[in-house]
Amino acid sequence: MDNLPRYRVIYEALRGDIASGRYAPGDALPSENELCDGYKVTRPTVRKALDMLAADGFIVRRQGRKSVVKGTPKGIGILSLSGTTSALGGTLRTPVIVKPEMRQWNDAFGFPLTEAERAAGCIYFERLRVLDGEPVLLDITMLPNIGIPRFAALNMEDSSLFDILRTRYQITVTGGEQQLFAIAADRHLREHLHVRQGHPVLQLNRRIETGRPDFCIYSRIFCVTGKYGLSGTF
Amino acid sequence: MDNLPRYRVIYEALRGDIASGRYAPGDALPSENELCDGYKVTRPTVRKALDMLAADGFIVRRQGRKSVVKGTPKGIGILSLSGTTSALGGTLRTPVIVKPEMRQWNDAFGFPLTEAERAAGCIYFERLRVLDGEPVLLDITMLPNIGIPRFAALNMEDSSLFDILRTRYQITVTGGEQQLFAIAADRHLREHLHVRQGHPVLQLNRRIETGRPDFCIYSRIFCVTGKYGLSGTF
DNA sequence: GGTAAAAATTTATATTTACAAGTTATTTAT
DNA sequence: ATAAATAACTTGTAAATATAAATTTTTACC
Repeated sequence: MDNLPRYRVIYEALRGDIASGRYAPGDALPSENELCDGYKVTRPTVRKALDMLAADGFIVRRQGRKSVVKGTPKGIGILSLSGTTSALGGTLRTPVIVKPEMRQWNDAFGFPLTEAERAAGCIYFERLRVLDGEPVLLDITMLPNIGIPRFAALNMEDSSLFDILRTRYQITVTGGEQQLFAIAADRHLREHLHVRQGHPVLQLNRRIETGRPDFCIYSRIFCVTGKYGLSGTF
Repeated sequence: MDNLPRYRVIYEALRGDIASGRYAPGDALPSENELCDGYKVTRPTVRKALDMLAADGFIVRRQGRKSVVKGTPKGIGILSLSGTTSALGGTLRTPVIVKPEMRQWNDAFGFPLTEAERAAGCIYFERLRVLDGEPVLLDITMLPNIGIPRFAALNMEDSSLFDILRTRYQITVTGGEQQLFAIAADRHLREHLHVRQGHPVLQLNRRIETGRPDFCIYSRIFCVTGKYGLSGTF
């Protein structure tokens, strides 16, 4: 667990410091040389960690200045790579409708599966996001049952799937593919999302690639975008 | 124009080779050492270029193997960072509804403007995307009038805005922020996109950050996602 | 011919060093 | 006191080098 590359250790540490508020939006991070001293590494190593933070949208870099922590955008943070359940005003609950369970792969939202993924079987679960008492988002997730022991036993209520995968299993998102649709709500969606029939609903299908070969996350999201848009950084 | 960093030169060259088909999807790129020899640079420089290509989703890297060119996904490539007008089956026309013109900033789709951007004034244009004779996408773009001489005179019919900015003005996309909505078509959209009133339409607002300070691209897209979803890589 | 071990190749990580270029703080001259 | 010049600091680029880890190719053996 501790044989992580040094730049990953630094990345996680700084990311944690930003998430915890130790470095607030607008704050400057220590200079690269100060970070080098602190973590006992050289500049290229520190810079790699900062590259990742910048790619994830946590910091802004500009030559001559120190790196500055970015403010997170308003909205329902789903589209961003880093998978931050970004801050919005009200209270957010995430009830689990279908608990994580083993299944046969049926269809991965139209995305092709590799042989290894199909052989491994599928872990399936559904969650709802309720914002200030109003259901805004229905989330169906499928992922292959490879190298994630005891995953099904984990509590998915509060924590982000991506945080769990990254910190517990060293699985990081490297990229992916997504398709967006604006559809009219059918009976099933009406039931969960409390909208009239025919109401415009956003549908997002995603195949999310990870650093681990043959390990993709397949996700379908339905979202009501009345008050808040589905937002994110990229 | 040619004082580009070496890794950017290599990135552009390889990207061009992929775009032109010299390296087809599934093909392996030359090894890092071979690229070093070819471009007379050292491995960190070549690796930086490959890092960028991988981040843009053009190649897949795996330790021990050579980098392999990815296949570009089907659909209307709009969401992706790299901004490729990716291949789809039919014919795609991009008629310009409102030619690039100078304007005062009114509202940047809800995104806040910096003082420098507001002072510079706004270049505004609207384009339609017509796929096999059917209008599927209405595209409103606004960008600050700073350091892009003769931009308004350029032909936006065929080429991608991002390709123009990158190759002509060395403006690269570094990230951004986006909000998605599913809305019901109003009269204005009905007119351009040929849909019934109330038909679900996708709305995408984006603030696209570039490597140049105080230069963001503001874009609003309306899309009919009946046949094709709005798709992209990330 | 097939298999397993060994070698070669290739990417990943990390250090060290150097200089360039942009920003900020300080000093100096007016 | 203000403004310009200078210095100090910070990030960007790039080389040279070394070792580790994963993959592919070759070799040796049966």
